[in-house]
Amino acid sequence: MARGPYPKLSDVARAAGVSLATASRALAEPALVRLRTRERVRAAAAMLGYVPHGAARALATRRSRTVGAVFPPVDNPIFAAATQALAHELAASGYTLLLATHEYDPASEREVTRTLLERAVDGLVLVGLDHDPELYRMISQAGVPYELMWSLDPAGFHPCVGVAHRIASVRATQHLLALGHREFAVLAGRTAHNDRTRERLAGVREALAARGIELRPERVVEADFALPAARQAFAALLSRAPGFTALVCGNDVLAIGALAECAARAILVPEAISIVGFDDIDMASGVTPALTTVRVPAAEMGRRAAARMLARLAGATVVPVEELPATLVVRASTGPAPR
Amino acid sequence: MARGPYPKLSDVARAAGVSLATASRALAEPALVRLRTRERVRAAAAMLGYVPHGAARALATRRSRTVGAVFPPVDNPIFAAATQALAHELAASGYTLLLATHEYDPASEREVTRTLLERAVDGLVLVGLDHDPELYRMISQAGVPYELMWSLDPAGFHPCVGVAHRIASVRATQHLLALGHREFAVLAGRTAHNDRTRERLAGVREALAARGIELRPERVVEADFALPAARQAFAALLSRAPGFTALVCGNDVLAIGALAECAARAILVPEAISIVGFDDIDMASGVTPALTTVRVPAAEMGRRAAARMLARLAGATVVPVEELPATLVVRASTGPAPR
DNA sequence: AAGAAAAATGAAAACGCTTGCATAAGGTAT
DNA sequence: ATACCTTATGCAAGCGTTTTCATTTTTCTT
Repeated sequence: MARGPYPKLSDVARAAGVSLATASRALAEPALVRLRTRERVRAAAAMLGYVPHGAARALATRRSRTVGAVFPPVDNPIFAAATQALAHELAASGYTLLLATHEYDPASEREVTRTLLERAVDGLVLVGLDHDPELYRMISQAGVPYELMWSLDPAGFHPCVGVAHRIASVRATQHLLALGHREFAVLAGRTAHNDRTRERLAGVREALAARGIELRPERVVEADFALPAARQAFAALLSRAPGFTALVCGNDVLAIGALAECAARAILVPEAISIVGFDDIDMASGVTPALTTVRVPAAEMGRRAAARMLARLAGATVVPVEELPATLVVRASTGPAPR
Repeated sequence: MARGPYPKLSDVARAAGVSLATASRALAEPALVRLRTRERVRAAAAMLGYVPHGAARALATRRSRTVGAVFPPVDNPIFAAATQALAHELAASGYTLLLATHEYDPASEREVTRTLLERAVDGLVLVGLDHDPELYRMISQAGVPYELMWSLDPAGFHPCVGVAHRIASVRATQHLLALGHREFAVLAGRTAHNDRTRERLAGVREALAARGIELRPERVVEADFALPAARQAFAALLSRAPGFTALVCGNDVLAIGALAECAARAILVPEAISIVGFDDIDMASGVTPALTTVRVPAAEMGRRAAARMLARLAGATVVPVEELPATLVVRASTGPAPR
């Protein structure tokens, strides 16, 4: 067929007997070309198996039809759900997701973000508020629109869609208080570079303080996001400062870890200890006892972030801060405090 | 600063007092330019906050430093793990992941793959063997190298890294046979367009057949990949053809769903029914009873696929078919058959 | 210190597409 | 038919890099 390995638009044009410009328009802006010509071009393109070259198009139009996302590890189910929704929603509008991940580490987050910017993404989606100032600088200098997921910017400066972690955490704690619990422990996620975990922890403190209850420092422990780490951290809590009847966890994986450790030690949940998680991942309802938790609509957040980004790329304006509900889901892992 | 909104290489060159060509080389091929000049260019680039334009580079070099991945929904933990590993590994070599997902649907898989090809990915990673012939045609016509994950091509035609699902499934079934089970049921994943689920199911049949045991059709049910669907399907199995003592599940999520349903119905596992899963997702060890399952090294597969792709992009050749071990992990959800 | 070889630089041509502007072709009203 | 609009098409100039090739500068030999 064509000399070169892959047909380009000029090959299509030649085959259809039209100019390059017309071929381009026939495919991209069909309304501008007469039906007959359009069909000829289409036929030629189909025959040659023409695939437009995105880079060339991006260069000419200055749009890559690509959105970048910078996520913490996406093997975390909540981020997986958001990623899935994001990719799916973007694809529906002809956009593709460029995915970059980092291990909660500002330096590598900066690095991968820079790479994304070099890939000429049309927009950028980030998780949370906590980012290196240098990262924000890079983004704004590149003039790329961005959206923050998960958190809500109290200043209303960053466009974002998220939930009110602190308030939700307060409510979860109040649920336990209402059940009569007075001795609390917290199995928190890592709070470094993570405003969500900090806010959740702060919420517990706030709710307890409002009732004049102190959260003893040795009753708070941070753990990595993984089952074994969670079990271990919970075990540490148990041996270091036993006697608590309520455990608030920074997320469901930590909570399920605690649950597993309880099962291993024959500690009854919720009879001896009540446990609440955060996120409401799929598994939260699958474990025994089913987990009381705060439902964070991760997939919906992904969809909304995509929709907001697409709207903005289309020139629309969106409300700067979009709050999604985070509701307490009471299941079987919480019960009245033992006396 | 610069007139135009964003500095380009020519701005950097001007600021550094060198030609465009030299500026390009100073940044991309430092060895080719004298130290002094190189530093001047670097300084100019830093000062202007220059960010190379990937599309332009891709156009000129005919490489986008981008790898596409076409995945079933990545909120499935096993795909999430693979995606994470893939993205991470690619990033380490300066490549970025373009992620596209589909809902086990050949048409949309074709569609998103085409989009990926239009984005000029340097390579493509797919899951499984079952793909529309048209899809294979598109890829080969585009001349893009690809890797298949999860499955092993028996013909050795497609480059792939995966596990032997059927054999692993045979082993899992033999484990149950060895425990004295004779009445089997299977809670399978959807087998349409999915060679993995088919192979796993075939493995059960094969192992049973070898012992002269028949798997009654009403003891086999397919379910979508989700907890509620799994519970429902298991419930159907229970009411339609009760009396089985061993349940083989197409994956861990289905198994955990069955476990949850058992808990709800006070069916003892493994005393009344033994259950085995497949995949060994994180949660498999977190549920009670901990799940006996077949460990599929999803993250490792992601890493290997990335490594293989990178190697090939660098001009190396790799073995066409790379098998990863899938080992049976015996935990607490399987036990001797009741008499 | 001269000449040759090596190293560093620059000019300009791609890369494959879009798009503003000018022109040609149809179509309508007179 | 003529003049006048539309509507379709084509020409050619970008878009921001890389890279070949020729040229200049530096370094090395003797």
